[in-house]
Amino acid sequence: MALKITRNKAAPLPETCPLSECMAILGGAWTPNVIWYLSGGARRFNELKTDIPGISAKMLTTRLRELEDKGVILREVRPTSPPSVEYSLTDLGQDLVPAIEAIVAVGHRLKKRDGATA
Amino acid sequence: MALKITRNKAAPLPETCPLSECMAILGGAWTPNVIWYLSGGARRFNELKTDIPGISAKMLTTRLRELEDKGVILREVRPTSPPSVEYSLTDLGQDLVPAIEAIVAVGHRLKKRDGATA
DNA sequence: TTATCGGGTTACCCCATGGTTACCAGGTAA
DNA sequence: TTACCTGGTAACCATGGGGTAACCCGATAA
Repeated sequence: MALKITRNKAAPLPETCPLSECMAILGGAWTPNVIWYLSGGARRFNELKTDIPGISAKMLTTRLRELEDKGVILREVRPTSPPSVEYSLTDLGQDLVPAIEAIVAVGHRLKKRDGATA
Repeated sequence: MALKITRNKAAPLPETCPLSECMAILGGAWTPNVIWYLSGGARRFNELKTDIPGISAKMLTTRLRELEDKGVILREVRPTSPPSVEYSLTDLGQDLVPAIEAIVAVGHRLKKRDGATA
């Protein structure tokens, strides 16, 4: 499963913390994956859905709406037939990419490490 | 109604993805915070607990055990009286720090952005 | 004797997360 | 006429993550 960072309930948690601030954005399940795939250029709904194996349409919709609300991605409907919808990163979204890349980089090192020690 | 290919639940999700791989480590609530505070040097249980306002003892224990199991942190009991326990990052843990720093950096930029636009 | 402190563990419970399924609308292709 | 495409939405439901509170041990302090 993908990430889950639920910080709900009874944790007023001073959101002055930049770490929590940022994790609030890429905290939902699949969120980093969505941003990651969009970092390669605009993608359509169904493209993302197949890009990210295992994600449900519902989740994808949810995450996309959420990221749009937060100003991370841009949603554009194109008057094709059938109408297609394209998602792309905003400037804010681009800002997130280095962080995701850093995570991916660690992921690679983890895999090497596992491969070596396992 | 052609056959439906329902890939059921808990999609096997190829954990070959370095992103998900890494997010699996820092995915739990508070996890990045714990690593962040340990990146400043070894800390004791109660120190971490007050470092991270809002975390419960249970969660802190859970996360610390989890991170220990994953080889991210080291737990050392010192024979003081009462015995004290020190947690520190392993090499693997150190590897995660740049990723956290990248996230923190974005967090800072988010705050600036909000301050400017709000 | 009782309280306190460090460092937890355990039991109990809630509700948010996310999966599944069904369904929709408009347009077009067979 | 029916089927099917894209891009969803709505209803339902199970899981488990995480909160709260109570308790534990051994040692020292009042």
